[in-house]
Amino acid sequence: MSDKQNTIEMLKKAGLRLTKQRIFIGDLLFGSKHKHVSAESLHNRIEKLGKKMALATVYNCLHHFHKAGLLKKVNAVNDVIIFDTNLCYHHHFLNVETGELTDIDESNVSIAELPSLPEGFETESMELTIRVKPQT
Amino acid sequence: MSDKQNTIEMLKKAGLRLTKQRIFIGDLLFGSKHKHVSAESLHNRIEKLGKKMALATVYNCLHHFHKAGLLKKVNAVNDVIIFDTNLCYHHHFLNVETGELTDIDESNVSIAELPSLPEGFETESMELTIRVKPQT
DNA sequence: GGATACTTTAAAATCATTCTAAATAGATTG
DNA sequence: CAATCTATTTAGAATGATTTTAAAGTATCC
Ligand SMILES: [Mn+2]
Ligand SMILES: [Mn+2]
Ligand SMILES: [Zn+2]
Ligand SMILES: [Zn+2]
Repeated sequence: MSDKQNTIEMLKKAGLRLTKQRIFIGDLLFGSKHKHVSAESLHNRIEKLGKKMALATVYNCLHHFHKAGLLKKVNAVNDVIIFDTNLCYHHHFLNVETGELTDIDESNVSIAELPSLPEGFETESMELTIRVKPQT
Repeated sequence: MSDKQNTIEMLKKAGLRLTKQRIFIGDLLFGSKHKHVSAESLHNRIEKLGKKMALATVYNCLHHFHKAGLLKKVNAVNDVIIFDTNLCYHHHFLNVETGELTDIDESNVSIAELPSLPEGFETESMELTIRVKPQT
């Protein structure tokens, strides 16, 4: 089963229409390694591969994939929305020089969430960001 | 010693010039309670108090206060930079409906930071954000 | 008070993102 | 397969937060 077949299955299961653009982006994103992409970074990659695609389409696609549960949204970094193909609960190192994110496995973080919110609230998600920089 | 005197001392110690605008904003921010403000929210508050001040001045002021160590920057929320008068290491609840931040004391969170970064990196800061929403 | 450097300001510019509206293409049905 | 319906793509305009520009104003120091 080719990568393209995998993507097509994934999009079908998610109830998304199969368009050339979605299949192409799906193939780029849902390979073996987890990825962190912004619309702009993904659009650059697409153009380097010789494909022409409107930036708005990349935004549309990322948002559709997110709504369908195929991508997670990460805390914005430098005013830029980052989408994460790693759907498991996990945290991030953030290289403050480059903006690059690296996954931290959940097992390496323990949180004693003691202070309960005002009555009537529930936790939607949690994310720890460890900002790192080259040693001085 | 009035609030205004406190602010003036604080600005002097920080090596910042004493301008009407900085003193006014300092008085608003460095009271008894810790605050989380954006440039826009602070500017609104200033206008409601009947003062006229350019939004760019509020931005300038917040950035100067931050560079001088009088304010912390919080992970952007909804594409908006938030400045925090609570300088201690701490974490936040984020009300996803309103964007409101609430402090979590450090003692309520424990982090086992096991995975060491690639050689030559050091931690600059860490921040845990717990997104919360009204119970369904 | 006068020289100097820094600050404030209105307005324009920037940048990520979203919206608009028209053209296109996927899905469905007969 | 064709007709139809609806979702998607696209270029370009619009938006909204923030930054920049450049000119006028102000703080600080002598
Ligand atoms: Mn953030
Ligand atoms: Mn923005
Ligand atoms: Zn990740
Ligand atoms: Zn805080």
